Amino acid sequence: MASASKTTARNDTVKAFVEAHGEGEAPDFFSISDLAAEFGISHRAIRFYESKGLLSPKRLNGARIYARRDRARLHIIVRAKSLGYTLEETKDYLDLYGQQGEGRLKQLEISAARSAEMISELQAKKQQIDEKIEELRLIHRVCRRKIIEKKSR
Amino acid sequence: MASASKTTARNDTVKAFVEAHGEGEAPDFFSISDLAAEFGISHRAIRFYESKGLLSPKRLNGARIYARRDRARLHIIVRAKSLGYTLEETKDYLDLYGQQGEGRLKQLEISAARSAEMISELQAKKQQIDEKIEELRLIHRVCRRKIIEKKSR
DNA sequence: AGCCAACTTTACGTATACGTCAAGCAACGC
DNA sequence: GCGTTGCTTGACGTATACGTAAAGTTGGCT
Repeated sequence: MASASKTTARNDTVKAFVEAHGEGEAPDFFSISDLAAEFGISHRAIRFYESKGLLSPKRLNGARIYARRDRARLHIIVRAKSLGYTLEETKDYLDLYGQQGEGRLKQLEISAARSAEMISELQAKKQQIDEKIEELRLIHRVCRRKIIEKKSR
Repeated sequence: MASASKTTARNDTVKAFVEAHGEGEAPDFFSISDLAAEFGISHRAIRFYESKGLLSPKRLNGARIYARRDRARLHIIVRAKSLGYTLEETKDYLDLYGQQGEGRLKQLEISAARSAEMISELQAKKQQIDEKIEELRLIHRVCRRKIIEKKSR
């Protein structure tokens, strides 16, 4: 999947734009469809992230043009989501992304703290799940016993 | 917590009603506040369950009067919720509750099947949580390493 | 009589992450 | 010049389980 998806109308304008910049095999720009396909998410989702301030791609005739940095941000969003971070948390994190020195260090510290927090949250969740499984096993056993009783009568 | 909560207005009518039926120590009827207090849930929640068809208490001057059976149903709802059942699932279950023979057997079979299902769902969830924890641990280690690097420079 | 507490109903709000139209423009091939 | 494709925005819908506010009724207490 490169910077231009299939041969299409508006995209060809984008394509021309893309090919004007760096001809190499590593594309510098991407369309919304490129990224949607690459990360297996919908166009709607990507626009939604933008509406929430997590992305802010350039425009060309109104159409969104995603630079490498935008793609990297989206990558972070997708991975963070799969780990259970909310968009709000991810936004806070991204707001520090790309900054130097202070910001970068701060970002790392936030990330370290948050990940530690989430780990213990997840462990607590596991604990609860174990308890629920135990209860459900009991229920299951009781049901099966009663079913057998009923049927034998 | 008995069939009458504190001494209150409308409730006293209820109280009279209650005391007219069975004077024993095990109350036959309950107010919405009784049940809310007993199960640690809000009045709103109880009315919500009713609006969804999980409960259908008698009325007295418009006020809800919960019989033992209603209380038992609510108890089931509360426990089912804590185990992760949806209200919809619980409703389906309750729709068979109180029936005899066929219904009762069917209810047991549904319950057995559903609990087995939920157990394996929960086990899968645990699996996923473990994976997430692993990823987060990796992130955590990387962050801490980078923080140390940054600070030492 | 008047107050207060508890009960009632209706209806809109909350949180999260989008899905699903609807309507419209831009650029291309033909 | 027309259709098709892909892009755009905006608004409303979805799922879940209630919270909250508003406005009204009932009935006991003083």
